[in-house]
Formats: sequence, structure tokens, C-alpha cells
Amino acid sequence: MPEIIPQDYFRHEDVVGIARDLIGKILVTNVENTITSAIIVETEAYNGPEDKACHAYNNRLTPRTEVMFKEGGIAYVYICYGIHRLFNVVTGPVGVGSAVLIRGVEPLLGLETMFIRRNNNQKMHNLTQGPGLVSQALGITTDHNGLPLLSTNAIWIENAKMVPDDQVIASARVGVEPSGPIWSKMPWRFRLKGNKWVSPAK
DNA sequence: ACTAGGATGGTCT
DNA sequence: GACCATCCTAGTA
Repeated sequence: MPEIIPQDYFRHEDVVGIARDLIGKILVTNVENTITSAIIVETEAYNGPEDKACHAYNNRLTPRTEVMFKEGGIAYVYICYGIHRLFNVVTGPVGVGSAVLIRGVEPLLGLETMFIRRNNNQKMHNLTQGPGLVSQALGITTDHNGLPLLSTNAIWIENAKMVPDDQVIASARVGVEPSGPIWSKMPWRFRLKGNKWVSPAK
């Protein structure tokens, strides 16, 4: 029996550690009574008020960022470039606006459904590599924003064997150049070495 | 292989 | 009205 990661797990302050730890864990959704699941192979940490690349930088509180300040273990979903939904896991205690962006997953269950949602004719590549595609394939929408990660809420994360450090690459985050040389270079992007489901970005 | 540009809309100044 | 934590297509090679 797979064990669902309890919400407590996401409530400590070390968002970078959580991002690293989530590599290899299983993201599961149950929308319209269909289960889809996938192994998390790429993440990025957004580290609260001090991190200029983080939406909650300087504790900026807006209707959008509100859920980031809630207790860890809930979903933060926002729309990017008007088209894509990006799924994050909120971390930290109440009042700390940090989160982990899920950037790439390796499909596990519900392949048929993912192909349909992605409108992609059985082309395995491009199915779930990239944060926008992850949400498409798993059926994640802004309806999930603010939901606790519980099986009763149709979205949750299951535990899996710890991935050893020599299998994980840490590097700079993607698409955050405007945040300046310091924050854009923090090695807070994690990916599974050699996995073909990580996003194309270098 | 690679690069350039367009799609498309919420959010914030 | 500018700014995006992106992806896809069409062009050239």
C-alpha cells in the first residue's frame, strides 16, 4: 500500500530540502474518477520573502500569493503566460510564503488519460516534461488552488524510496533571470540524473 | 539540430 | 500597459 505523505512533512522551513526530497516521490490526481500518477523527477524551490524570484518575495501579499502564506501541504496553482497552469506545493509554517514548483514528472498510471488531456498522439516525449505539461497531463487546474494534498481532495503525494544524492542534480532555476544574478543562480532546481522526463531547459 | 516568434490572460503598477 | 516560474509551430539547416 502506498503511503500518502502527511501534510506535516511540508511544514518545516527548509523548502530547498523539501524540493530535493520530493524527487522520486509520486504525484497522484483523481479527477473525474480517473487516477493519474507520475514520479516527480524535477522540482524548484522558491524560498519565501528573501528570494527575489519567489512570488512571495518581500512578503508580498496579494490575492494570488495568499495561499503561499498558508500552512505547508496545500496546492498553489497559478496561470503563467495566460495559458499554462503551474503546480506548486506550499511549504513552511503559516506566514512563510515558500513553495516547491513541480517541473517534470515520469508518467506512471493513467497513460491513456494523459494522452487525451495532452491531445498528443501517443508521442511519449513531450507528455509531461515541463511544468505546464505536468498540469495538463494530470488534469490540474486553478480549481486545485489552495486544496490540502489529501486523497479526499483529488490530489496528493505518495512516499517512495529515497533517491540517493548521486542521482540528483542541483542547478540554477529556469526562467528567473530577471531576478538578478544572485537569486537566479541559486542551485535550487533539482532533477533526476539521466531521466528523460525532465524539462528541456538546460 | 537549432532559433524566432506567437499564443493568451491574470496580476500588479 | 508591462510583465511574466511556458509551450508549440514554422522556419532554416
